[in-house]
Amino acid sequence: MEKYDPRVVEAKWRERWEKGRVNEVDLEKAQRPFYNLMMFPYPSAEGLHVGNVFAFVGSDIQGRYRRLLGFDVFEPMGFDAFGMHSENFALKTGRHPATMVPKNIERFREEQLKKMGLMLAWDCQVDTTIPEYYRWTQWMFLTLYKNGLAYKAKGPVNWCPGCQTVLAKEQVIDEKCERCSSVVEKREMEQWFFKTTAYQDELLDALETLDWSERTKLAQKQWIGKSVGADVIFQVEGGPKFTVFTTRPDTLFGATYVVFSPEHPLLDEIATPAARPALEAYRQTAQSVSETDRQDEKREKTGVFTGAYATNPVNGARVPIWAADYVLMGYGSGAIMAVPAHDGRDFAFAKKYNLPIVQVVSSPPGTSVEDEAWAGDGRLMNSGEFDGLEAKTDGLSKIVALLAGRGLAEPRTHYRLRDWCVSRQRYWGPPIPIVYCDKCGTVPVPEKDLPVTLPFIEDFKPDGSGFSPLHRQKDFYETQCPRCGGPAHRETDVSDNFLCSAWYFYRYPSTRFDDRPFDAELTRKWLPVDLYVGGNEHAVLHLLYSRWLCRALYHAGAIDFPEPYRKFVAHGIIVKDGGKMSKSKGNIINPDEYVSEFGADSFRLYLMFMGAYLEGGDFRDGGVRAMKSFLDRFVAAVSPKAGPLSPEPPAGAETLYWLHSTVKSVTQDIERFSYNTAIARLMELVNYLTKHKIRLREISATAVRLLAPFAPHLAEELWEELGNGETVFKSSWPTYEEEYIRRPQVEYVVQINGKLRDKLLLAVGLTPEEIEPLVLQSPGVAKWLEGKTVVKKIFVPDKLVNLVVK
RNA sequence: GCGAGAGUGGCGGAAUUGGUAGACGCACUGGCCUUAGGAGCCAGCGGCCGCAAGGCCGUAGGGGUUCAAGUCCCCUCUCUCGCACCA
Repeated sequence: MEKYDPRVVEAKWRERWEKGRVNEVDLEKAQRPFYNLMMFPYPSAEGLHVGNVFAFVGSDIQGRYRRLLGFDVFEPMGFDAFGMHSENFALKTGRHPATMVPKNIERFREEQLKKMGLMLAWDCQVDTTIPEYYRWTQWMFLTLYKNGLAYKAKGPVNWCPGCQTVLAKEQVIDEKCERCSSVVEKREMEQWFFKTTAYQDELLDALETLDWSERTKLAQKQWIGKSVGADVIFQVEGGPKFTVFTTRPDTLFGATYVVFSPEHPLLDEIATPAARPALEAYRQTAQSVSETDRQDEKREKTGVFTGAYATNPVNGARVPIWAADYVLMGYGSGAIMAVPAHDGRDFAFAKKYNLPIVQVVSSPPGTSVEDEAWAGDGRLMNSGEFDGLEAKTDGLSKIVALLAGRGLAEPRTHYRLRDWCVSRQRYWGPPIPIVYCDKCGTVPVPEKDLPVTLPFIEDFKPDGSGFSPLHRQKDFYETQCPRCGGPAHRETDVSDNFLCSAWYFYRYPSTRFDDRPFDAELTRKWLPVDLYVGGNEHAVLHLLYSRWLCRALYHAGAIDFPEPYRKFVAHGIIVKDGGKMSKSKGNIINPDEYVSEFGADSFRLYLMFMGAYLEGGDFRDGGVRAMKSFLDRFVAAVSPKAGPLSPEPPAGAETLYWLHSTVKSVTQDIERFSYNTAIARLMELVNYLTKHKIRLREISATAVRLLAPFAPHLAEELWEELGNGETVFKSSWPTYEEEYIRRPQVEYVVQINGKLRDKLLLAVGLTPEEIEPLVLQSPGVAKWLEGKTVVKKIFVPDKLVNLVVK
């Protein structure tokens, strides 16, 4: 069989697309805008990762499909090139990011991305490291500052000793740095923060309205971590009052002790002299433990009695006050009421230190709160006047109301979300546009003076001083106050790379404007993004930051929509031979090798065929070759060069059925990102055409357009061979007619007692009365009926007959 | 621990509302073609029994609902992901 040469075909169409500007869209004139966004990569020196290609191709298929449907599709690409991923790599390899990054970008674009057959509008490329871009990143910072959403404050922050910078909470994974995996330390430092908590409720509530992958929404919901409950005031016997936060005020009668975090400031005041030495010792160990061994989840609970007692406000009970490190200072009030009968942690602690357990919510029969805490629903008991009430509803609100009336409780909501720490003590990022003046204090750099240019410095290595390397640059550090003209110095921290990526999609349609971050009219026309495809690892990083920034810009009146993405789809992860790819295993897939041997079309096709796009897949060598051979068979079946095509429209019912049902399936499969099954349907069509030697022009024209989103180069070549216009992507998506998909005859499944016994080819639309004699006569059925009586008959129209016999 | 998702041939993976389990592909086996092939074509390919026709079993394990269960319900096990002494 003759084979096509992907090198020739793909080079030809790459050139034509570029020359004919086929991938560009007229941003002003577009009538049916569709903004198809994919998460931009950071241009690593290793080159494009197969995971990137997988993500981009799946997104590109949507873009090309929408284009064939008649949309004006804008599919831009850019490079997220500031930040520690680039900088750390440069440090490791002894290069300078300022020279390394442009080379990497060039290679990504020219050698890799352009060869993948992506429908990218390169006119609108974004590079976050050029002054024309980061000038507006700094503008974002200033806009947030002016709206009271950026502030500098001293507090405990996460310090990565490997990267020598602070990190945001979101960038600490299991106590480790997201980038270098060093164990992160807590440090008291003064840092810049963005007030993400200002919109925590909006960000949470709006999740309900978003057309996003559920798991992504869930991750954000958990991260925001809203807990509704109440603050309850306890009184230390002969001492001060203090507050505990609880989500279960209904269990207040079961609070048999209270626990303070070891860091709680009140401990010094209330601890009895006798208990002090033990308390001090415990605080010392607690501090060291929390630094080193916090990941150990099964760590046994520890604590120490303070010698003091408090009064339970609801019943006046005398309860001991303990200090224990299972209570965190950073959440709620740093103190809790312990209800061992109804909280697992309190239960474990009470058992260990022999503290009383009082059940106040009924548990299911056969369970005992002496064995295990019961956190489920039930009715109140041992709770005085509240006995019998449904605990979590009526009981809860009535107990809170009682205490609130005495000024001892108030409804309260806590969140796990923290403000976004955005300062980085590093070099490779956009300088924070702030100046400190002895006279004027903190002064934002005026907009007209932007950008604050990142100076080229030879030695950009962090020095462990806790300051950015920019701090060592006198000509950068020393400046004049923009307000009074007096001597001043610049902020030397740069901002978190996630600020660069929080707004890049506003920039794409407006890259040609030098005087504004994004053009109001184009933004109105193209945003929010219609479809965003990316990895779920950014559920609480990029996706949360960019949602937050969008809200900030919305409230500042800069844009007129509160959410940046109409639809977000999280693609799956590719593994190799059932396991993760890693350098140590030496099983990293190099996309270039496959593309140069089999062509981008085959590579795209295999990546999409491997598994469900939303779930990822398992990459096996050999798969790409199989796709090439499928494309060869495709060419043989539909190309006029492979043999004459009949110009007649397809007359046979069977052929029409295949044609139309394939169009229907492929269309529906693309809509639901089920690319593997769409490709399978195309294979079936080719198998059918080949087997029956059916060669019709109309079928070829349809099949080529169905293939186009997946294998664009070859589709163009075949479209041209079929004598059509300049590009298949200016044609249209094939349509189907249901009437051809309905077949005149269907294969009935005949079951006896639910077991398959025969299959009968029958005309569609028969009634049960018409079918019954046919079924009873069929030899496959008759033998099962001998000596039996039919007691029940099930008819599923055009599908199945089930006879229940005895 | 809490939450979410998943478990189907030798392998990757398919199966609208419960209605033919294993589509499509890989690997493998046999045959054809070829000087040769990491090429192409034809056929087979869940397990067990059988020459065959056919039969029995089979979607992690156990129970249930139903004429009918991969699909719905309950229990158990395993894996992946997210959060994690968050009160």
